[in-house]
Amino acid sequence: MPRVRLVDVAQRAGVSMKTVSNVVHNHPHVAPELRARVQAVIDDLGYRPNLTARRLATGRTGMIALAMPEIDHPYFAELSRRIAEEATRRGYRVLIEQTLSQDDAEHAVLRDREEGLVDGVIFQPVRMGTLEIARLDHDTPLVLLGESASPVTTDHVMIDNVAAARDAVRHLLALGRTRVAFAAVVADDITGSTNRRLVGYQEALVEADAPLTPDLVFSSPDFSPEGGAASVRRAIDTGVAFDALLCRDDKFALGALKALADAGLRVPEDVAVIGWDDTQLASYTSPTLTSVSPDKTALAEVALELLLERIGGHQGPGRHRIVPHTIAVRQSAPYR
Amino acid sequence: MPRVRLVDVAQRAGVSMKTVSNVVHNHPHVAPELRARVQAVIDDLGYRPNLTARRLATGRTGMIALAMPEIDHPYFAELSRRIAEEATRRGYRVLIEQTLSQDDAEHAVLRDREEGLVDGVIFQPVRMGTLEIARLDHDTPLVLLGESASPVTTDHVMIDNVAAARDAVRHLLALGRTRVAFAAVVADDITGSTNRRLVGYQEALVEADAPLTPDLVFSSPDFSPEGGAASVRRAIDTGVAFDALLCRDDKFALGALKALADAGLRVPEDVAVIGWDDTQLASYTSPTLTSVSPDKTALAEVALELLLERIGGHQGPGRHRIVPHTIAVRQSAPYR
DNA sequence: CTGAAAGCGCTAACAA
DNA sequence: TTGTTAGCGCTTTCAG
Repeated sequence: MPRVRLVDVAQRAGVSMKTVSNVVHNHPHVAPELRARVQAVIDDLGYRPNLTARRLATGRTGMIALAMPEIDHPYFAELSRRIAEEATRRGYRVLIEQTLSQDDAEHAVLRDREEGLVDGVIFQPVRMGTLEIARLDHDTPLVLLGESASPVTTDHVMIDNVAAARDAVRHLLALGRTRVAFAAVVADDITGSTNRRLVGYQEALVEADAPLTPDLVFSSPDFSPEGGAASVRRAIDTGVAFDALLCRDDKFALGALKALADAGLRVPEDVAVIGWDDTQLASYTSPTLTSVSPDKTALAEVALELLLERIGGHQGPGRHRIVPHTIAVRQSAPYR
Repeated sequence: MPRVRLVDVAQRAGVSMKTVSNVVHNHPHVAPELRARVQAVIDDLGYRPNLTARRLATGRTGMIALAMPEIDHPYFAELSRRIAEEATRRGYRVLIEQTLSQDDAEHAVLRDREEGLVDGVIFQPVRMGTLEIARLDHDTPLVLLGESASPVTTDHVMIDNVAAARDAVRHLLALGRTRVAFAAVVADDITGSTNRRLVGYQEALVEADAPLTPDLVFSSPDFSPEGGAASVRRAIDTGVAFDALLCRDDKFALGALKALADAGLRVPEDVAVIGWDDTQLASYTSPTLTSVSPDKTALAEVALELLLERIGGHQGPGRHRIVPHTIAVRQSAPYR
């Protein structure tokens, strides 16, 4: 806590609080020489405005909450970094909330803003449905991230998962592959993203007249690399033939690479593999991993832009923004 | 911003603000029936205390700042997660500050607390020396993380890097390896941790009478996996003989695994490899990576404990806490 | 262009 | 056990 207050500076400088405030805020209408004197006192005393008091007076906190399922998940960590950078650039601080995909934590996120803690919230929901969010979200600046179905009343930014999956499968087919598998669907996956990706996967196969059979869609008990590996191993063991593999995310792809290597299958010669999220992991594997790459920087920029517009008073129905994606081509599924 | 205030509730319930406050805070001395009535009004009106106002009144913010070089670096991300969890458990929120190892950002970190933004700071410095920090740190709750040399006036928590490196090398020697290399020293590394690890590495070699020659210590231009890979590749190309490799961190180890594989060397048969930090990466590689494992949970717990003691008024000289480390043994350097 | 004073919403010391 | 009231430090009309 700072010892020295605005009033102390005013007293010492022999001026009013307002004048000091004007100097602090670089307001124009202060005589240059007065300004210099006040500034000198500020420096001398080491005065720092108390932000909490300022907030109470202004009603603006200058903070946004960033609510992510897990901050150490590579994708969320990378996205969080971009958001933190963008927020800093725009003069906001970031309060981090880790929901761990828990219901109560997700509800708490939306409560924060009602408590005047933050000016707005960027939220990647997992458990809460869009209806539920819409019901709780009254007039609060809130931007949703991720693949949940489209809430009408809330701003939302994401990539086109269907198109991205389609692009990935097309890339595999262009490599001359014919039997493209998908790893994997997860039992209690309530995020919706897997489904969207599966739709794109199917569309691309249908459009190319490629085989689309249930045994090509693997399933995993959880989202771990081990789960992904197990799903691939099972497919191999049961004699499912496939020469290409689209993974739901990079973690599954890691597991898949391992399972394929263990089975003596070469990547990409025997099986071409594409991951999803284009996390740092993708550059670290061997072979390096081709991955669907959401434009994380754009995601961050657009999310902040929408949020700041809301904070600035923008009213209106929820806006949907689709940001670009690319296929980051690496060794596991090279150009042909 | 909440529309409904404490005074509104009081008015509506026909009681004083103090009574409402008592109910909100679960203070004991309120007639049960009165409490119920007030609670009903609170629920009815949807009253949420304004935290900013509370802060101004109490002087406590209930927030701590966590200042990390990069929030998407696997080690920092995993450590941040633990700290965030521990903070939540203790009723604190976490304000994230990403310094990107920049001077000005690191200075800003220490300024925050002077502005009454947070009650304390947990800080992993990179650029700022301990002297500089000590000079700026007056009576502020501050806990340092990481390997910087020991500041006398500031609390500090870390693992024993020298001992950990020694343990890792001993593990390699116990495997029957004789020529243990180190990857890698980085040109402008100002963190000090590499040096500590190098000291332990040397100590263990000396104590075992194993060869300790300059060509066994590789060097890399930067901290990337590519840098690590390049350093290993160069060693192989120049005919340096080694059958074990201690890496400065998991990222270097990833690069090393790749370089070794490219050179046709098998891990661990030809070269046993140990990483550092025991990040998620270590479980995802193939072969899986043995890694020096700082007890991140302990790091987080101790850091918060020290910080909260300071926040609670603890005075006194800087305390140093060493938390445990282990060697997380996996395939790249198994048990013998 | 500068000063005085009324809040922002809550807490806590002091009364009752 | 409950009510009154004076701040917390800053911003911001509104006078001067």
